[in-house]
Amino acid sequence: MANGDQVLWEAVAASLRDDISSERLRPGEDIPPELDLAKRWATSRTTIRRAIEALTAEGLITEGRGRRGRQVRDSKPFDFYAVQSESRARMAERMVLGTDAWVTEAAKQGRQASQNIEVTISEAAPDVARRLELPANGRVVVRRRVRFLDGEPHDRNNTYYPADIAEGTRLAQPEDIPEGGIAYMASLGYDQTRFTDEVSARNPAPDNVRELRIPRGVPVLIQYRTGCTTERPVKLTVTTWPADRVRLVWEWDDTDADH
Amino acid sequence: MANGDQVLWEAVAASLRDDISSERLRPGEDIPPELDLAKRWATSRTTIRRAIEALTAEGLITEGRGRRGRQVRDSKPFDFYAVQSESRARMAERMVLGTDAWVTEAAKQGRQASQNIEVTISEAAPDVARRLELPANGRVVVRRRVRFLDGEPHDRNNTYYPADIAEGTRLAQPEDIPEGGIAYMASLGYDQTRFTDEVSARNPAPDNVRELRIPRGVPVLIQYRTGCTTERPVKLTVTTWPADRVRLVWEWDDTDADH
DNA sequence: AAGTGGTCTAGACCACAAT
DNA sequence: TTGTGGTCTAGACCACTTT
Repeated sequence: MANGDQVLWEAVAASLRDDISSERLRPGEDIPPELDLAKRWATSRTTIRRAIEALTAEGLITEGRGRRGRQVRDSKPFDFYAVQSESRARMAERMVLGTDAWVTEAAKQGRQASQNIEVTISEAAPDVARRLELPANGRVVVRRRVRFLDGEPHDRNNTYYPADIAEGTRLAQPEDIPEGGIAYMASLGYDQTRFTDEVSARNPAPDNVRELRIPRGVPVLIQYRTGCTTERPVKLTVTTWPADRVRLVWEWDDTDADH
Repeated sequence: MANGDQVLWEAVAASLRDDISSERLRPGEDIPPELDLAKRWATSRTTIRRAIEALTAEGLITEGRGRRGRQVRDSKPFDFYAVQSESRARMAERMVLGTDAWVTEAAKQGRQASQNIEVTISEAAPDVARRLELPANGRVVVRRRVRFLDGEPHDRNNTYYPADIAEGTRLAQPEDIPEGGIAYMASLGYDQTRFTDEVSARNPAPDNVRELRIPRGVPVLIQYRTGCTTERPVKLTVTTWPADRVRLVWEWDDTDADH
């Protein structure tokens, strides 16, 4: 298994990785203590830790504090499908139900959802200004939410509206918009018909780690969704999900239209 | 900036992170040598390295070998848009041009593309079998590609076809399919009209690191695209991109149809 | 040749969680 | 109380890249 030109910590990591993938170490089972591994490999604890940190970064094993130690991470299948394709049928459904879009989707998957909303007015950061086609230092209404599933933090969801559109409307109030932002904006005369999703990933900054309780080695998925009328972009939603608790899903039919 | 309860390496990391975000250290600029930082913080090189590794994992700074040292990573805007929505107009365009879909899209963005194709027939892994709705151990034709942009590895792209569909066709031959897989399959009588994209992210396994030359701290984006006729799933494409060289983009109009 | 980061050692002390 | 991982030290040698 170990190549000749592999450094020691890589060889240790490869060996443990092999134990895990072959299920000699099963999900939930304890990783041997660092000092045991150091003895077995006739090396220092530092080298063992280097290997273990690599496996943690790959998401294969948990962090371990106190006497509990580390375990093979239970690679539960992703537990939430964030369906991204927004259809008029879905929107209509929500308007009847009168609940927030996020809560509706969670309920459909048998999960209990909640969220904190905080509304501010501020200058648009460069990435926001560019997507909303605002001048530098243009003002935006920001709805900042941390969303929870079954009491656990799940994602951060910030929505930005150009101030000239949102100021003085319910978008600038820190209350839920039961019919959904899209329907409400349509009632204000801004009918979003064109959407762009941009998705990227990176390892999280410490702020994200704290706020969303992200384990070491778990990257975040970031989505920028821009909603446009036929005239201009009117809404930008930036969502940050820890990658261990979500899978993003888009579905579409190509039978009748170009996309 | 530094909290009282922050451990030392976190304080060092926070300080450097602040230097970078405030552009006291600009993209491309050198990070001070580890021994300089150790002296400045009156700590050991090991602690400095711990901080620097954290920033590397966040994708903020490069790895550095030899006398060159480390630099602030040039966070050039992502250099490739993976246009995900396949329109009939685009397909038609490709059939005229007679080039592979990947090569066409890259050329449009001013990049030079190439790829290696390797075709095998094998048993479907569980994740493949589930999405293609095949029985366990069902057989699939696999087209495995590593795709390159301007000579650099860009992504891995594996396409799986149920063997009963693909065996004996050009899909099982290791040649390009200039008109694109979708058009060719349509000519075989499999008209894909429904698509599902699932996107997730994780930190890469060592295989990915080697094959795609992924720098430390860069996660991978993984897309499962399932193509279905009105009857059944007929194609699964699994693409793995290092997250530092791609942004996935979906665009759609909601004027005329449900998606 | 010189200076950088990459690997590694053999210790130390502490915080935490299970027993 | 005990064993675990988390942090940290003060060195060492090597590989690599630029000068």
